[in-house]
Amino acid sequence: MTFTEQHERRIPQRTIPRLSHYYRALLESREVQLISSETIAELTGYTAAQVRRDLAYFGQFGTPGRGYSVEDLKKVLLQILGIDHQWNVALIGMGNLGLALLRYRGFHEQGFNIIAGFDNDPRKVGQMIEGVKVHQMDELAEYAKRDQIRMAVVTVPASAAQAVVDQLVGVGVKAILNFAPVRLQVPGGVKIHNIDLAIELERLSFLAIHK
Amino acid sequence: MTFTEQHERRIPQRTIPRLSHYYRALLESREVQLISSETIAELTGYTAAQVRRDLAYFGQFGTPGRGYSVEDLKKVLLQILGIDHQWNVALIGMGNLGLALLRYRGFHEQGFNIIAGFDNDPRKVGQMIEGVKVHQMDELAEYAKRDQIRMAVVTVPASAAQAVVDQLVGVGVKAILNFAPVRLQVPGGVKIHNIDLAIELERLSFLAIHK
DNA sequence: CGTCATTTGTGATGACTTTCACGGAACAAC
DNA sequence: GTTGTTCCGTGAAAGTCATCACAAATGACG
Ligand SMILES: NC(=O)c1ccc[n+]([C@@H]2O[C@H](COP(=O)([O-])OP(=O)(O)OC[C@H]3O[C@@H](n4cnc5c(N)ncnc54)[C@H](O)[C@@H]3O)[C@@H](O)[C@H]2O)c1
Ligand SMILES: NC(=O)c1ccc[n+]([C@@H]2O[C@H](COP(=O)([O-])OP(=O)(O)OC[C@H]3O[C@@H](n4cnc5c(N)ncnc54)[C@H](O)[C@@H]3O)[C@@H](O)[C@H]2O)c1
Repeated sequence: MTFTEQHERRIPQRTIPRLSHYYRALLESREVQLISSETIAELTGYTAAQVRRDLAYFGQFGTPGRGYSVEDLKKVLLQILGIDHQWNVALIGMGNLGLALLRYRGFHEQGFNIIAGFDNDPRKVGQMIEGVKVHQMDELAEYAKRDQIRMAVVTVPASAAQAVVDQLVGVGVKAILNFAPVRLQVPGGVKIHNIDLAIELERLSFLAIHK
Repeated sequence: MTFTEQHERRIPQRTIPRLSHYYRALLESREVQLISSETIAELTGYTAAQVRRDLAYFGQFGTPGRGYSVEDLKKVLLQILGIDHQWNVALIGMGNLGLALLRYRGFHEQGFNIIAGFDNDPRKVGQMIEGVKVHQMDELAEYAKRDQIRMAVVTVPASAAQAVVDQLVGVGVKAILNFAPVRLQVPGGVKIHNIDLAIELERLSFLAIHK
């Protein structure tokens, strides 16, 4: 069973992180060969109807009366999420956050292979961290081409983020995860996703006060 | 003008991070005294109607024909978001990510005052980082009480996260930002918000492939 | 083969969220 | 005081998303 790009309907935004959670649940259930939407729901905290609906957006992967094949569904989810092959990722900005991300082992296991760090501070260039070398910014183009880098993580100060993103776009990067608290412009075809930790704290503060 | 808790309607989830963005926009517009929903919309990338609707959930803060007072609206947003007073925050798990968060200056400026770090690794206990001391876990109760800690950030391995959260709940923490990729149980009244960076990368991967 | 228990995929419904569009409030100008 | 302009607050409409509930598919069993 494979997922063939269909895209009849639009996919709700919140479906996508749910798919990631479903995938995690499958990884934890190695014993069984078949799993029901009800079981996936229990493991993830969603509802069975939600699970079935989310999966049905992409095709028919289950067997009525039986459930979903764990092995098949894992493969399908990897394909849908685009992590059935490794992404080569560049990390720009080797400061506090950049170093923490680089030192984290988890990403590689999940298909995200940080293959190079970049920084414009000469003191940081040349370092080896977890087997990854830190380069100066003007080597970006060379590496992007050689290693087919199409995803990048941006952990530079807000004031530098737009310039960095422009450089990334210029060397063909198509997907950017940005941690700088600033709204960035990218041309169509390039996807950017922002994580703003201060805003997440504020969201938590709101929840704690009001609900 | 002040925001007095009304809570007639339910607030859409996505309103809250938008309020944070509106607040940021106001910080950047020091010159003007009045600002229109249209201008806030331009600065933040939302629509004017969305801005007005979001603010109207909490009261009437604008003047027809004029706009919103920047000063007043800033105060109102601070109140709504619960960051008009400092939150004392504990950080549990002084590893890669915990250290990066501790070294970041931005949080303090935005009302989140990380006043103590905690770790169960004796080698990390006793360190001073950015003026914040790292304590052993059994000192948590003492500090939580003395410094009225009601918010915590959890950056321990997934396997330890539930135990840590249980301890935090036990000492009266009401709001938890969790970075461990695991679903955590908390009693009612305690708010937990999860940030799962691997899932954010997967979301980006999906976007880059499909849209 | 027929019956039964199970569980998917989906039309229908309802809930939630955003957008539209306008009445009316506010003020400037004359 | 009247007119004109601006722009908020909100009812109504449109759009999006989650849940309900069931027909149909599957296999176990006798
Ligand atoms: N550290 C955190 O916990 C944290 C939390 C929330 C948000 N952020 C955001 O993440 C970003 C990074 O934070 P940080 O604490 O790691 O900052 P940092 O100052 O420690 O690191 C930034 C790095 O980017 C490099 N840099 C600056 N300009 C550059 C350029 N033009 N090209 C390449 N490299 C450049 C610097 O040399 C430095 O190494 C910031 O935007 C910050 O607002 C960080
Ligand atoms: N570092 C990253 O970039 C990154 C990215 C994504 C997710 N995460 C998640 O964030 C968490 C932390 O990641 P990290 O890379 O900083 O890990 P790390 O191993 O560097 O740090 C974890 C710290 O927690 C401490 N710890 C362990 N058990 C504890 C307990 N019971 N009580 C108190 N302290 C305890 C350890 O001593 C260590 O200092 C993990 O759950 C990880 O999956 C991290």
